[in-house]
Amino acid sequence: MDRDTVTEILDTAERLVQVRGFNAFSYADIAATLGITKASLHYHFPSKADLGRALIERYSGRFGDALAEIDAAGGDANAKLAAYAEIYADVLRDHRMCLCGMLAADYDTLPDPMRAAVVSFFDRNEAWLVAVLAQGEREGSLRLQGSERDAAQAIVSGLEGAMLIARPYEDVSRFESAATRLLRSFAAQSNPV
Amino acid sequence: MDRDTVTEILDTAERLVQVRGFNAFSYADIAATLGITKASLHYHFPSKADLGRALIERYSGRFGDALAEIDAAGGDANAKLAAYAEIYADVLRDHRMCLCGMLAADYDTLPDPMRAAVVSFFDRNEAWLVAVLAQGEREGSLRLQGSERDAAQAIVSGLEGAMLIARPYEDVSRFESAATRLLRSFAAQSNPV
DNA sequence: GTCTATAACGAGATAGAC
DNA sequence: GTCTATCTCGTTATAGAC
Repeated sequence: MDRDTVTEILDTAERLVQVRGFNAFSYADIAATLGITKASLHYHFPSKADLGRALIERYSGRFGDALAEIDAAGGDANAKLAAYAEIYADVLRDHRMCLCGMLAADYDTLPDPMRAAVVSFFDRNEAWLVAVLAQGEREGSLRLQGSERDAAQAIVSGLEGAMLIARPYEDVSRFESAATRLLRSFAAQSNPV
Repeated sequence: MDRDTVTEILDTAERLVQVRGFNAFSYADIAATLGITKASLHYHFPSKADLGRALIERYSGRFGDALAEIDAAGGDANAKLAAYAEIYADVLRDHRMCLCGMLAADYDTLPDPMRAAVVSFFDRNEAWLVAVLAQGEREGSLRLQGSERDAAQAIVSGLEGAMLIARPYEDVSRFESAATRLLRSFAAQSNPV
């Protein structure tokens, strides 16, 4: 069964944004990749802002699904954090930046609906991490110094930054090393970093 | 005494890249800001790639100067790392992303000379941090678990990521909190984070 | 739902006068 | 060193046939 056109458009546009940024791809790029016309794209997504918003919502939804799967697997907090970092690593292995990390760089040029969706993505990640960090403190597998919220923000920032810098070097191990170090700094044993 | 035109062009373009990204500003934007024509800009910087390269080289040079000043002040490694993070914080307070952090996001779309200059910026930062971390281990003010090189990369990544995420929230304290936590994870006392 | 055709605009860049 | 004028191309977006 064929993937439908909307899915193909979103898949193509998603990759373009993650690799090039929102202001460095065009409807012509998508049309050429899929072998359809720009006019057809505008039928499905009237404006580029519409397309951008759909991209973030789909990405954010899939990210939420991945977090739910981690919870369902039922490991301890350290295992959950490692699985969380692995989501990022998989994106990077495909030579992509996190969609919303890339859009954070483009933030000043984004239409308002896209801005709100980007911030919402980070808020959802932070909320999930706060819960995992709280679990870790309860079970004794993590030991935090500041608030769970501050620690959660540091994790998101650290992983996004590690992706951002690893990409020019085309070196996934650069990301993995920074991610491991970051998460280890929250583990109950094996400090200092 | 007037600043010369080249300086005004670079100052204006630098801000535009740091706020909007390399693909989201134009010669027309600079011309409008300075009250000159696009043709005049092309006299000083024939192509946008020329302008971009000049921006990185000036930025990288000034960054190097700031690092030399930190060394000249002669504090311990913790003080140097705090001063290093403060450079980033000052950029963020002006509502800007690090120039090269922004260009790292744009990396796939950059002309080759700009790519090389961006990587060189990160290499220089990493080299300076490696020296500071080595100093910290010698004087006992820092205690690292992995290599100095890995730790240096984690610091660059962490600070760039914290800037990237803090900007959509327009919240410098978000950066400061992540930066403090990051640097504390290297200090000899006061683990865990 | 996809097409052809085109509008309307902005981009980077150049020629040549002053 | 700055200007006017222009070129060429790519961009988002729309109208209307099929």
